[in-house]
Amino acid sequence: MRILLEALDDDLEAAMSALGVDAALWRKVIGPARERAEGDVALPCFPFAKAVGQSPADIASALAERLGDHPALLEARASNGYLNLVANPAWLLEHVLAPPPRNDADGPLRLIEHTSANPNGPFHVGRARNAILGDTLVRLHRLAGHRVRSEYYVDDMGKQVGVLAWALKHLDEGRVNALLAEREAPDPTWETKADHARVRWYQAAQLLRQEAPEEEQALIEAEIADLVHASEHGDASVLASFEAAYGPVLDGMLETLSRLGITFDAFTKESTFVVDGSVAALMDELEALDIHGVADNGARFLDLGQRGLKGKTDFFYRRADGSSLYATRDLAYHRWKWTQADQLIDVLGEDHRLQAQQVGLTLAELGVEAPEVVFYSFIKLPEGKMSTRRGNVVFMDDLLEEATAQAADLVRGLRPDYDEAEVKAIAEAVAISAVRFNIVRVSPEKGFTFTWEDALSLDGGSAPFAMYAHTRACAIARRLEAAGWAGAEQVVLPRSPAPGLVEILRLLAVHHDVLMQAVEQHRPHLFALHLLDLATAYNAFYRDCPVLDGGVVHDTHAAVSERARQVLHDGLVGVGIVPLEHM
RNA sequence: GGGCGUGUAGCACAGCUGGAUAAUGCACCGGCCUCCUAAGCCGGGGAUCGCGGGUUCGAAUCCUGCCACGUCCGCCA
Repeated sequence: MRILLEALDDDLEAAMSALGVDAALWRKVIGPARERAEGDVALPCFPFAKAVGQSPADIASALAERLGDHPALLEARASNGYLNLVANPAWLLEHVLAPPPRNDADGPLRLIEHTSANPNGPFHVGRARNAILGDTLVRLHRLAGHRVRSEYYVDDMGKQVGVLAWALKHLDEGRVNALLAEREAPDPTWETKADHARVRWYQAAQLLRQEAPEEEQALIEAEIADLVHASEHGDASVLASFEAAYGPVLDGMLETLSRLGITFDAFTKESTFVVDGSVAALMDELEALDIHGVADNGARFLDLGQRGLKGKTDFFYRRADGSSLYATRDLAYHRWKWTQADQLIDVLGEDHRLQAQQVGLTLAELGVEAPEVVFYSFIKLPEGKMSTRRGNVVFMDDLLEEATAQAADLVRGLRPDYDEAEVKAIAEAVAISAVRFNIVRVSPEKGFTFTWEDALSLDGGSAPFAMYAHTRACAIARRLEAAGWAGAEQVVLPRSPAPGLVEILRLLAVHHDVLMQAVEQHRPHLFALHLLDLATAYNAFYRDCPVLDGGVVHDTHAAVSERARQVLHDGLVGVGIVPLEHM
């Protein structure tokens, strides 16, 4: 509880220095009480017992006595060698009702790159984790008042797009259907969505590359290789044909993301850095490094083993024919990103860990700071890893359809008086909120197995629980408005405040701390889980503290409810939940 | 074989920059709608924190060995 620690800082400093305890030491160990029943802030006194020459219990008692009458504290108590500080709810009430200042308009610009999926097919749930995680990070930074730019790095060259472009040029629908005859039939729901339609061309081409007669295979490979080669040398007409191939696919993918509330501020094409010559310039610089090496065939690499990389240490950045590799372009991209922003954050799948390390080390070699990277583990299916190529996938579009249908059934059962349009609107909001929340609530590095049941879960610890608490606050807000309430004239804590009131005050007091921690450590799940706690606390407040009693407005309760409503609203938006006003 | 990540109740998950009785949800058992939306609230049972050693006043947390799972180890993207 930052605000409490700040209020107590002078007194603590005086008390600790009187004991002869170094400021750095006590500041390091003081923090939120692990045992919430013991208080808001705890100071374990064990670390300095020896230096002070007293038992931890004695130190704690001495401190408790000294701090006991501070206005911000309800109680300072020594217990088991800890000094436990309980915030005074009346003091909290004063500090929690005003929103904290958010004035970072001149602060550093943070560029968050996320998603950046190859535009060759629809999102499956595994790929979407990147987008959901990245977008939540963007939203939380905005909530914290930071300047943010979200960016999608478009892989518009190289083999994958090359294969797609080749397929669209050389195959027709009949051929594609014949090739994919053994596969599951395409879902007519998505017939007109280009990401679903064109991925079949891509799949058909991949099949041909593996199973066509040898001569045909060789021909296809040669044609694709020509395309790829041309794209890697910045050939404008080939790049234009690539764009014509992947553009509609990307649009389809973005349509899916937009349904999830995910949008981008900028799209940067990989080919940009080939065309403008920065990749070539970069390769020249790399060649001048003393860890630079040349393979037998003339390809170039850096020996990153000399910079502490373990395992495979050769990092290739240039082919024998002089063309660049994906990682090389990524280096140029990152260098450019530093000209755009003051902080770089990348969201990457765990399969990119080595690559990210190589890029980081190489950037350091060039005197450029490495980006901060948030890694996430893959979402598997019970049958194994998701793969578009093998047809072992759950498409995000399908998940959203199913989630919406199930949510609609739930709403119809719970609210028989709502009309169908209302049901649909609520179901859509609940569905996308739940799908997002079920992914952001777990720490990114935790791998998990997709199950329909979990992904569609609408109970206890999921989005609707938090949405519902907000809905209750909105219902009260409507009643307050109807009663003509125009803000509290006098806010005072009742003589013996209900547990629910104290609890919501504590949560509100800690809200900003959690947000900052989530943002600074790139761990959105901390904030997501905190939001559930906040909702729980609001429910307790709702239970204990009538805001309108027989038409009479309780000023203090009304003020707290309204503040909680705002915080819940902003928090829900921050994790990508749609803050419905009624549901 | 090597690098990195993960392993916590039946299931899922938090805590991991060392601190008190390991938090929460689902599932299970019991209770609450003359009262601001019961998608809610209250109560109950359930954990050798993967296994073994070590460091420490104190270890789920740090170190070390082992085991299981994931991931990477293209001059692919």
